[in-house]
Amino acid sequence: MYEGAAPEELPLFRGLPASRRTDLLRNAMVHSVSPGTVLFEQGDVPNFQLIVLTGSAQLFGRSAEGREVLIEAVRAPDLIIPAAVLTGAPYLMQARVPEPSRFLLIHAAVLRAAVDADPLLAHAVIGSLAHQFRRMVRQIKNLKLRTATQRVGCYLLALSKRQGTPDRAVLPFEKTLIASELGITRESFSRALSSLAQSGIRVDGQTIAILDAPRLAAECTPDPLIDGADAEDFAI
Amino acid sequence: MYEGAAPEELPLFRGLPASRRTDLLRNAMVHSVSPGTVLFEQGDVPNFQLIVLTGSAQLFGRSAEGREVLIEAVRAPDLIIPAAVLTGAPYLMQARVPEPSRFLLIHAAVLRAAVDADPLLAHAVIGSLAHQFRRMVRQIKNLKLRTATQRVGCYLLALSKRQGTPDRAVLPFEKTLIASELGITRESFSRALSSLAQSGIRVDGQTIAILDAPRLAAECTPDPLIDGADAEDFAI
DNA sequence: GCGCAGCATTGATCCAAATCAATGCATGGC
DNA sequence: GCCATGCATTGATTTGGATCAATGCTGCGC
Repeated sequence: MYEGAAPEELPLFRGLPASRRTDLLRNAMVHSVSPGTVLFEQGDVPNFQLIVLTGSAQLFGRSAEGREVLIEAVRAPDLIIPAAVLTGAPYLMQARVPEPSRFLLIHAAVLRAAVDADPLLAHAVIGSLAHQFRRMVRQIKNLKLRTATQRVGCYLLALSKRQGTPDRAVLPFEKTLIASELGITRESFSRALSSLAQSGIRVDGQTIAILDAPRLAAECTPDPLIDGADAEDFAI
Repeated sequence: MYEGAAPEELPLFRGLPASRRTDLLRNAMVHSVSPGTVLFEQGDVPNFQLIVLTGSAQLFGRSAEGREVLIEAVRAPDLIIPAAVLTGAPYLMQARVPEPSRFLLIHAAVLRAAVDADPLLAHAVIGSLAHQFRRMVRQIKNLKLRTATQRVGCYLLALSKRQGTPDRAVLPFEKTLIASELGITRESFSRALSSLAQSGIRVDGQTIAILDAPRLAAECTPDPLIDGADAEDFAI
């Protein structure tokens, strides 16, 4: 598990010759950011590759009509949308900061040059991109193949597994946000939680007790090819 | 526009030293495949990187209950899910071939080694991965932010633009498949097309006439950050 | 303490889309 | 020619989830 907040210790830089690492860091900055900050807007052309050192960022998609949904959360120590930065294409999402966080900023051009010059760095970037691609595919399968209640149930099961507590799950942010991540309204999320009480869960604020995981699983048919978090054996 | 079917001319190999290219191709194979063939199942561990030389492949997601939806189509000259091949993680989708097609097969291990050794190849792979990631993000925004009818209308507009015929769009495959790509049933797709007649479209088999593009656009509010196909200025 | 703001729940209603069911319309095999 | 098969359309009905509206709860500022 990654715990460090020092830029030098980023998995991205693992195995890099020290000279290249200092090279990259010489032109980089660390930004400490308070909750509520918008890192960039959708449509912006990336100037920097942002990398989460501590805390997290949330990526939102907005429609022309102004509706806004959470697409995903990026946690330390990952890159924030390298797909946009490396191609120079405009961001498809807005990034906001939900908690006090620190980011490493590397000039986009500098990173591109370094990736082109250094196979190890390229390898790490490929790992991050691939991982993020797979998360999007999982989310699409989740949206297209399951009902709202199934999504909620599987979300809880995945959460409890990720948190190492088989008998409960602690919601990582407001229910309204989780609802939009799951592609439903907050009201429907609330009702889904109520109806899953029949399947052995109990809601207490942000904590959901899972009294009978097998029964819950029977109701929502979790699937490792949708809910699984890839084993992170590929260097990021 | 890419037209070639010869492996040596793949954009993936552009700029590569001839020695490296022949190196990769020495261990590669070309498969000619007939419609209906399943290239791999979801859950399989990738052995080869498949690359579309001519024709296309369709990627399907399946639920535990057996429901199946089209996630996306991959057309020449792109890589088929490099995210799985390069990480060695199991495929999240099944790949099927809808038309006579030819594929280049490169051993996964060989490709990984080559990518680690060759910055230009790595650059091309990064471009493909980034592009595919962005397509998935667009699809998620499409699913979460729009109604079924809006998705259908924007799909038609994007199609007509891509085909260079502002006054019509020709559906690239069966309506049932397109419906599942758009996350709706075939019945709903049919009804959406009917109701869009009010917005100036006419359906004739696989061809949809667009009599009044501005009016159609007004109904579905297309958005380049959802419907746009990235400019392909980044080498694939 | 009080009152306010923001999030969450609950209820009532509406609506979009799914489902169920029947029919139409091609295409291909024999 | 005819019938089977698969895709598409259309209609009737149901339903999952959205929307609208009211209320509750909690923490916070003053």
